[in-house]
Amino acid sequence: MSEVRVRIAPSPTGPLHVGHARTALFNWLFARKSEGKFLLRIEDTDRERSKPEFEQDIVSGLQWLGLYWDEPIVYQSQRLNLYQREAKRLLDMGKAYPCFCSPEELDERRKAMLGRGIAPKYDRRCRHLSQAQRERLIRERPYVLRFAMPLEGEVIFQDIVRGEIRFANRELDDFVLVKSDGFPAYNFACVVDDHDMGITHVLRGEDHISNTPRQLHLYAALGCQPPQFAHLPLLLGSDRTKLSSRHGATSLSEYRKMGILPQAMVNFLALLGWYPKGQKEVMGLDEIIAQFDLSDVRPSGAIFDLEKLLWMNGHYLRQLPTERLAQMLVPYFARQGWMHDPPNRDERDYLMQVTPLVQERMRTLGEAVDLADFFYREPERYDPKAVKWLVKEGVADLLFELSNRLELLTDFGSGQVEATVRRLAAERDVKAAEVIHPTRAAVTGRTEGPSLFHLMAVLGKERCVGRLRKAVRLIQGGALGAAP
RNA sequence: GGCCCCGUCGUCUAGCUCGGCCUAGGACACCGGCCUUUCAAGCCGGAGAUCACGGGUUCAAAUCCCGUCGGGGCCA
Repeated sequence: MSEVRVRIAPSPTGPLHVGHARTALFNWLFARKSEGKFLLRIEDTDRERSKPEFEQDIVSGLQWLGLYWDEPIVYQSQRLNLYQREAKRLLDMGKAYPCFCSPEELDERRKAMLGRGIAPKYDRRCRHLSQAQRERLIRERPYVLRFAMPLEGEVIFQDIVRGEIRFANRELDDFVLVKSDGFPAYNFACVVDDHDMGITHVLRGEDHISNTPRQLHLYAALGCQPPQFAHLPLLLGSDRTKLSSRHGATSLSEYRKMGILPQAMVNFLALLGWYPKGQKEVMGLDEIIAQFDLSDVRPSGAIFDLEKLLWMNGHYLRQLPTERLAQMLVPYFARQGWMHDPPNRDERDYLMQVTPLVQERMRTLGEAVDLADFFYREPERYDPKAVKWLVKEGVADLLFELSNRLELLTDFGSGQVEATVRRLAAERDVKAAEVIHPTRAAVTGRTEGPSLFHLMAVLGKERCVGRLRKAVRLIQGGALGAAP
């Protein structure tokens, strides 16, 4: 048994789609598991739509996920000679033929067939041209090269995830091998390359099933051994149709930008169509490799459930050492103008105090911006729920007194702050919560968030006292509205 | 329209190959409790799938066979 070689072959006509990322992951896992090679081929034969920035997005996306390829990237645009040579071979063997029908003619005939209720397929008229006719037309008209599909029989193959799949040859038409501009069409380039690259297993999306019989015929015509196929279930949107931009973010880089961790993305993606033997779902790449088995992949489509991704991301976020998390937060906070990137010493120290207080609550790095907002900006307004606490009877007086006592503190640690708050509550004979809630409202503008005493200790005496007094002024000035 | 694929809780899925251990297991989401100054997190508990439907085969079917329906993909 020769070495396993797999590949992914994205076209740089758009950013890396999460579906492709999932396909890449399964290919990579399969390669690692079988100690084979994982290769990357860029299918950039569409000159109009291929863009260097998309190629960059694909490359950096794979790197971000940790899915490194084992040999230099193969570019289709640099192998035109190879396709030409193989096309000529097929032509010489009579397994391909030039077709002179123009797109307009084809379109007209297609419509006519549709009108008569027939499946629109190429009518093969150029297949029956004589050698003399061909030689004449070749000089006069542009042409494409078509595959001379066998008219009878069927193609059968064993799909690793689906079992036997068969197609009747009569359903297949004489598809285009080489376009009129001399560039190879998808199926042709794909087969030539896969063979040339020594690909042993093709793991790709289910949407390629119908390409497989055509490709199988090509392998046969070219006289080479086809690889084994495994068609992975499609990634679906919430309406069970193929995941597309209608469903929200589809490109990997969008998830990266919102602050999804690569380990969470990889773990989540691995669970779409595959499941570990045990019941442990949270696992790192190494563990996934150890457990991965292609024959365990399920054939049915899987909905991309953002909620579960967010949960998993939150899980990984909470496991990060404070230092690492803080580092990752820098670009997000810097964008808000809260610090420099890289931060100076003070900004760094402060960030290290803020980070653990938001870590428990965030599901993405991006969410930290909202969660940490009051650490960096004085609240400009208060949540409606916070206002309710502030406008309660006697709260202004309570908060003013608290501000005075806090001001006298020399040590503004969370323990001192807590003692001060609780003592005031006890003296006034109210429950601690009656002081705590309005204080939180005044200091953060919200009703929920990290432990109040810790958060105040991080903010420091000056800011806390200032915010308390500002709230007192607003309450007394009636700016917050009357008590309900 | 033709061909192909798929069909277990709302979602991801275990179980299906080798029928009985399945009164169908886990995870996310949901609901409740504990903890607690709040929200999260964490822990505990709950609800949620007559295994798409209908027929067979069998002592016994989610699991095997046939059919139907539904959804999706590809080709344009």
